[in-house]
Amino acid sequence: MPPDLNLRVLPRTVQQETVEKLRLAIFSGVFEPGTRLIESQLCVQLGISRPSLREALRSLAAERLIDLVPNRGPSVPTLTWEEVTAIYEVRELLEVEAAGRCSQRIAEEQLRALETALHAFEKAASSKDSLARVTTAADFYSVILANCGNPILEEIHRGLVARISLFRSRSMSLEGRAVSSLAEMKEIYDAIAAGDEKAARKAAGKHILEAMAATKRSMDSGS
Amino acid sequence: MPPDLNLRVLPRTVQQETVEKLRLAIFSGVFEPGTRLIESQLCVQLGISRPSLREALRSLAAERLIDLVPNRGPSVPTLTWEEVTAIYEVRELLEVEAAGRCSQRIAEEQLRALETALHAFEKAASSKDSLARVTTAADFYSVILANCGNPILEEIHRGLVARISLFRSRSMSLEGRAVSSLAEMKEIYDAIAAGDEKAARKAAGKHILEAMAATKRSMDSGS
DNA sequence: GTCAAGCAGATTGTCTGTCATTCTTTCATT
DNA sequence: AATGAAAGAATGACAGACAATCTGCTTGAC
Repeated sequence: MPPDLNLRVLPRTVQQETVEKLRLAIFSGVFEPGTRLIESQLCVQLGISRPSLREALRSLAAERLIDLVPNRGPSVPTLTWEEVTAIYEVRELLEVEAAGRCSQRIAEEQLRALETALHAFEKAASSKDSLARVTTAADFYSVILANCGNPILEEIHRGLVARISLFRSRSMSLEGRAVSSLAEMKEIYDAIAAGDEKAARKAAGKHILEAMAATKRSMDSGS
Repeated sequence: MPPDLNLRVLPRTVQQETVEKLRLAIFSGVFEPGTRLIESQLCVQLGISRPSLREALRSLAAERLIDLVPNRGPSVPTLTWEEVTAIYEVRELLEVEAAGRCSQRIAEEQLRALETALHAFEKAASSKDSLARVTTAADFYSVILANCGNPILEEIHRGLVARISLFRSRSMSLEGRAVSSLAEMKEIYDAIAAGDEKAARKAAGKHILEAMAATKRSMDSGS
């Protein structure tokens, strides 16, 4: 089979870039949860027209990254502990499954990528850069989800993680969380590298539970 | 406590109604998969302006109910068997979990609602109305998902079911599928009614696997 | 002084119209 | 028949406008 050159670089539209910019802004906490976003202001800040902005807002609303109430406009959602818990519970379901599947099917090359990601997190864990911690930890899980053999699982997981990204960055800056997180992730890596599905599932489940507990601690103290 | 009358009927906007109309149209197969949707045509058919339509399209695209390729416009996605399988696999994960949780926490009143839904499907199964079969079967699962105690699980499940709704209606019109489906659903109901979590999980898993197999049969013969 | 009514500003929902850019298809050429 | 170019169609993006709705503030009454 000849190499497929039909790669067609997707043209990046204004609305796509706007979605990504706003997504990032929400991730990194530029907007306080509960903040009302005003269309006209965002238009100016982003340098785009109102129709383009509104299209981007519909996308974000469908992803549940913003709330969109008729006649009141968009706002950054305020998650309750119940909602955060619910998200973590589904994440557990997905990540345990993904880790288990991954252990049975990951390719040698991807395993090395996982190891690289783990080392990157190791480095970030010992630093003061809490953004780097979240990023590298997310990368680690990205590799697992990308190799679980189910793109839908990956897609849904990405969406869920996005919705609680703000809380993750807070909990990851807790004293000692990065260190214990590293140990848990190493367990997951070892189990996957060994091809031990049962151990991989167990380790992934444990990791999520710990992350949930850490998030709860940060929510209790933070607000 | 006085009854909460602060229910505020959400004003229905044009774009919301458009999203629902198009969603329904895609569900019921008005557009053949692969069909390109043309903005100007849809505007006329729906009697709305292009900006409103485009906002609705962004929402649907974020829900993965349509494909939206820059400069080529929206089209109804053509799902491959691999994608359908992936969706069914995640559905299995979610439904098994939901059935298990539901068996442990469902209220008496909701259990009766589940029974009612089961009977409704029983009636539909013996009829020739394949739309009613899909609808009542969906209602049955809605009750389970609504009582699993995790709204995120419910939300994600709804999104996944929507994406394969077309295939479900095809498989449900297969000879004999409704009958065996009924037996499987009765098993699930019995397990939940008995509060038997293990049995509920097992029955839910079996039901999904059967549904997936039926869908595969209908895809093989249908295309 | 407190509370309710009403008014003005701000914001969103929606439409019309326009223009550049990018496909898509047709047609002429070789 | 394959190539290439040009015409047509469709989308991406913007500006401007207006009605409906919400919000907050002022005014007025008790």
